[in-house]
Amino acid sequence: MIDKTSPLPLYYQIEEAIKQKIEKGDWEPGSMISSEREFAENYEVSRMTVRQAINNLVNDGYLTRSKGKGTFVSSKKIEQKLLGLTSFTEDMKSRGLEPASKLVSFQKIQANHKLAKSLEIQPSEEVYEIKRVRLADDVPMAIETTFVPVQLLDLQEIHLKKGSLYSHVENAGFYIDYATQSLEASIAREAESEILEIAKGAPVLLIQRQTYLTTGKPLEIVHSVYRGDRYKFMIDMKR
Amino acid sequence: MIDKTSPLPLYYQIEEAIKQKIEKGDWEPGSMISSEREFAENYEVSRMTVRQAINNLVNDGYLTRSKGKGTFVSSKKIEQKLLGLTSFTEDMKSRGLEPASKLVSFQKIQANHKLAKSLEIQPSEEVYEIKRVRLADDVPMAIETTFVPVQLLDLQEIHLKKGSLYSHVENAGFYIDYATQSLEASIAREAESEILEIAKGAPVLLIQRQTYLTTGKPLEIVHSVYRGDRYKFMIDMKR
DNA sequence: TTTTCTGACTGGTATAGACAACTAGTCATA
DNA sequence: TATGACTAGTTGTCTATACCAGTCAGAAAA
Repeated sequence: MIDKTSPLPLYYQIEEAIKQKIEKGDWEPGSMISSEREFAENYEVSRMTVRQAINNLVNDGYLTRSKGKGTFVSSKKIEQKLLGLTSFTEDMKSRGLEPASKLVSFQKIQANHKLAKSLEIQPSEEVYEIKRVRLADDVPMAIETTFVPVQLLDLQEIHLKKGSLYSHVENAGFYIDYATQSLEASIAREAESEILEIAKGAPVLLIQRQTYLTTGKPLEIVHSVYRGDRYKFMIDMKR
Repeated sequence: MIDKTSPLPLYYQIEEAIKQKIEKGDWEPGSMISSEREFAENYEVSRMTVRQAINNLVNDGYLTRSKGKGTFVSSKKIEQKLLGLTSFTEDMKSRGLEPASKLVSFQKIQANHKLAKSLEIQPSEEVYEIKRVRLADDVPMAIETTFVPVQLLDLQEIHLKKGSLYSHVENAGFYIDYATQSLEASIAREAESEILEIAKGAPVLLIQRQTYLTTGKPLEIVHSVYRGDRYKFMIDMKR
């Protein structure tokens, strides 16, 4: 329970107790937890102390509050960190290079299990798979594969050859909320080395980006393979 | 000032007022703001209401508190991983790994031309060169080399073995303003492959970071070599 | 002169209570 | 059957107060 003689603050003990319940899965996502007054009574502390505990958990994304209704277990921890989201085109322009793009293939495919899970759709649902080679000053710079759920937008090939997916999406009334990106070093496989005009086994930078709409649904997954000898990924961080 | 008849909560009005002062630059990074009790008196609200305002700003990274000292305008969204500029330690912890660090060497060297230019010092000036191996769960994860101008801080070895450079710098009255970071894929050279316990020619991720102080002067250059098979660089971006 | 202590500051924790704003159900009435 | 008033419950805001725990400078003691 709770130890009033402990040097640990009461709100912290309560916070940890609740967090544990959530992480152990005792409380289902979406379910309502006890009201602040109930907690206060059970733990024999004031309501403000309970609020401090819950506040921290809300800030950490474990709980969400709803005035007049209650406090609920969040469905998943959401990240809310900020940064600029640049496209390949903008990226290259800012380096003084002339960006270009060559469409390799464009097709509807059936999502496999992993892809479906990432895009939060059913495995049976269809997704567009768009493969492109990205060029800078006519030199192949990256291979980019984009996956977008068909249900989300009825894309037509023409839209994707020219113009950005993002502006197209915004015209359709959807808005990008945030994205997560991961980078890792790897080595070029044969197919990739051919397209990128580098040696097999040469270093490449794998970048995977997942973009979310304000609706909370994933918009796209982009998997890119950049050649390591010519491409540097730059981040500027201002306060 | 503050409108007690406004439908907007008092704490929110105070929050915005403080935030504006910071964003307009009226209050310098690192400077102390009024104490909670002073705010309470000036705005004629209770201290708890002021605390609620300040709490939010602390959460958003605008302010930092220090018990017994005061509340300060922060300059370092950086350390709060707002911008993907987390320290190795935080980075690993957030992945559920146990971070450790092994000091390889610590010495004063004379800056070569390139280094001097990057750090904006004279080529004759001395810099600390700190080499470390970074471990996660006892597995070598990266080799990290840090360069700091000697003139900037009179560091002692003991300070760098434990504790972060950043907190040490801030204690000395310097504040981090922004940073630039670049990432690229490469392949392990012999010396690196040995330390990282990977094959020569295996993919590695080179990360170079340059940190600037509010004075405009560079604080440090950090050059890291991460093993590509175990390390993914993660970024979260909003908008 | 040097060391120790004290007191006045700071933020941190916690209480008890009040009222507002909102939600959802109940119940009487048109 | 609908509609609106009421009610009990929720979180949101705010107050006034109290004491704790660091920090730091200056007074007092060595």
